[in-house]
Amino acid sequence: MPELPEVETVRRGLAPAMEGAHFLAVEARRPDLRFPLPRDFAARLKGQTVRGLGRRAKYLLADLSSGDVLLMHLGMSGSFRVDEATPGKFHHERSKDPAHDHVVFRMSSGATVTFNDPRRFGFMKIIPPGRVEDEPLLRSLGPEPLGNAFDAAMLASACDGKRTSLKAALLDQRVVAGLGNIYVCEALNRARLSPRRLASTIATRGKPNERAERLAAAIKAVLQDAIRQGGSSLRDHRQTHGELGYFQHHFRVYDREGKPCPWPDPPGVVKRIVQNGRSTFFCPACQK
DNA sequence: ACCTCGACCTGCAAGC
DNA sequence: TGCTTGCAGGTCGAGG
Repeated sequence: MPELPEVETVRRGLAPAMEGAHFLAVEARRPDLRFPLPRDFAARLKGQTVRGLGRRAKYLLADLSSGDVLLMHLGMSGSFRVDEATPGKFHHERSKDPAHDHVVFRMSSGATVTFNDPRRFGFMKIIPPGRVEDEPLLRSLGPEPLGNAFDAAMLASACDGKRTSLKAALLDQRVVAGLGNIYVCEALNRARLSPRRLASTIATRGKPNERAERLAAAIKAVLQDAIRQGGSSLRDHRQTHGELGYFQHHFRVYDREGKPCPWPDPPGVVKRIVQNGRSTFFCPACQK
């Protein structure tokens, strides 16, 4: 469950279990994630206190007492589960999918935090003190779409001169950081812009036009709505305490091929096309 | 420098 | 029922 709203939901679920607590034990059951975990991964974390848990785009960053930063990414199929110890007894919940529980943190808060990732596109990495700014995975990220700095002007300047589709541009994390396939499709429908439109056409002579205004507003709105709903749960994915997200019930186009577009003006039907090897859902009738 | 595509890995649903 | 195929929320790096 891994676009910005899902990662933010995970962050909010993990924060009470991890912030202010230290690692009592760390188990790296399967080190061969997208990047292999270092052999001393557990030793470097054990005993450290989590000062804060932040998010940048789709990355989680745990600030540790040593100054290290634990960088985590959910990839395509990653999820975290928090099991709280019941006061008094040492309760241990049985995992539903132990085969893909790759990393387990036992925290001094009493919580057990388990990272599960069937496809292993996710990863964890420890960044040494003071090196976050140099981290290659973070350095080329574009603006946070919910930050104050992100607006139509910034979006337009990032797309200015781009010879690719609007869809591909919005998936490019250097343009805006945190969108994925679902929220790009949803934002474009809200803004009534075609995913096939040339990205550069949201700028006119280098300045944001009315399309850029609509798109920037749509991006913010869809992400805020999704976070409020606890993100989207496709299949049987869960949030950190086993709850489902609810935003999948609010999809306007994503995975709704053949269903009516919610915009009534020119009535339309959602179509699925493939762009850059990935599904795009949109309404050809109203998204221009 | 920009852009597209394959590769990474596993599970599930649909089709034959 | 069982096998095959296609598809999935991401992103890095090779090659054009």
